[in-house]
Amino acid sequence: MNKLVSQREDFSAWYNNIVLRAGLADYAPVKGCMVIRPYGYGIWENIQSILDKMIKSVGVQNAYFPLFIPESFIHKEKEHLAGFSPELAVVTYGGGKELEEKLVVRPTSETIINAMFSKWIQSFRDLPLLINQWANIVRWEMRTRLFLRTTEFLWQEGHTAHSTHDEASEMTLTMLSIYRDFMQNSLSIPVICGKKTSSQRFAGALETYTLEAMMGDCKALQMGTSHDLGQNFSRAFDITYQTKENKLEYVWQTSWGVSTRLIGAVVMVHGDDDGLVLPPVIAPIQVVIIPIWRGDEKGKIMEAVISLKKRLRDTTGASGLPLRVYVDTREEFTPGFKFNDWEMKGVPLRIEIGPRDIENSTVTIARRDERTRTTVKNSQALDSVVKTLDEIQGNLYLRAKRFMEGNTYTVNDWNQFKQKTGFVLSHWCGSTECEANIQSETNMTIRCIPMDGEEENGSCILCGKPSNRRVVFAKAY
RNA sequence: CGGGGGGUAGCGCAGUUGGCAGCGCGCUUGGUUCGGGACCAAGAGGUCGCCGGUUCAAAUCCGGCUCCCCCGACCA
Repeated sequence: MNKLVSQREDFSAWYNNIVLRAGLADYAPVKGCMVIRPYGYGIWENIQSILDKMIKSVGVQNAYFPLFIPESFIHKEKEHLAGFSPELAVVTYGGGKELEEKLVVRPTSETIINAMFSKWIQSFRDLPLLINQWANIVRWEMRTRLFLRTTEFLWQEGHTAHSTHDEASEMTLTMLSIYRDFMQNSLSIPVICGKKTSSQRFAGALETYTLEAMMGDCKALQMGTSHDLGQNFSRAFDITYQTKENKLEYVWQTSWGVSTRLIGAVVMVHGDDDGLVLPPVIAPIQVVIIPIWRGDEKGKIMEAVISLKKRLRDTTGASGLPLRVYVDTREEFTPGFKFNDWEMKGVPLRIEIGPRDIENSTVTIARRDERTRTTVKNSQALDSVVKTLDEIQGNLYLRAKRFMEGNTYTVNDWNQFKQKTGFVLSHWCGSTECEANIQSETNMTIRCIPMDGEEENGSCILCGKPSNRRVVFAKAY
């Protein structure tokens, strides 16, 4: 096995290398498509199970809607159509015959879900209607990148309908904060929440909220979005309800989603030159045990290994779930090879049990995040593992936060602005024209208008017109 | 769509003035090893991306096609 290309040398080659070598994914025979391999899919399953509970905790129910959408549905909301038509895949043949109406492979499901909502919603008693689906979607992208942008990807999309705009807005923000909680606590990735500018809003939304994170190369990645759709879709799909006063009103709606892109983010935020580094909460394997023996010691050592494995599996981690433990019994590899192999795969903790450990009733525990190794008494192994996993989870977050903050700059001068790499906090007058000019000159886009930013009088970094708030600029994926 | 790189064993690559298809890793079998990427021995594995041309002879020269990757414009 060769070393990885280093992050500093070529970040994008490093990223591809890790995704392939850690066994997260592989290129599929179809251009722009990928296969998510079991190890990568295991991460997604962990993401799903945590997020699914969080989504349900606010009363949202899961359902499943069709992959195919009648083409006419996409045409009903004109902003939506304009936004998505360049990237639609369209089915024109079925069963050997040309279809009477073409079917669009869903790029997102607003239209087909709302067609159903209009059927299901009649009275204020039917509201709020809170639906989520886990699905695959297809967007015909010009350029693709494993996990970050592929033609087909997996995601979760929530769609809700409410009787008032206030309630819908609140839902939008509730989901935003659920996402933030999940990203920070489960993925150990700090995010900046804010509104998108009008030019970057979801096609058909009144307001788009986003969560932006900084990757290891200081570029920004949009981690998820939550949209306040207002009544744009309910008018297009005629979703009305009768109020208590017997009046007919259009519903107010939201939609929100995160995708398998999050896996790419985990790679780019936590990974290093030795491979992947996974936050314990989402790691498919949290602890790998590597037995080490010479000659005839195998029996004794395996006995200790199996017993430790059992004890660990009976232990619950911070998540309240049993620890995910794997014993690497492969005999064709030396321990040294296995150390490197599991480091590539980002397993948070490695436990070595060899003759020395047996002799002293100890186990050796190595942390993936800080590359440190300690020896603890076998009797304390459980406590130590649980505690250390928890520490790793927190440490990864703090490390990422420090990195983000260290590469965030408050800039008031255009010349300085042009030289910065990272997140740049500057004033912006609010015009789409300035936004576009800044992008064409610097390649930086407005990632968001941060929500927790304070009001502050200043002048637009480009045109000098007054502004009362700083926005986040960055180069983005 | 523009620019760049590439397609030769599972992976990474070499292949000179055209002349038997190679190397490293991996894989298989047997043995010795095992606390940071072990070693020895014996093996298996190829339509050199595709089509055509030049030639006694093409991975190599010429023409055409195709697919993939990377960088930019579009986007979760």
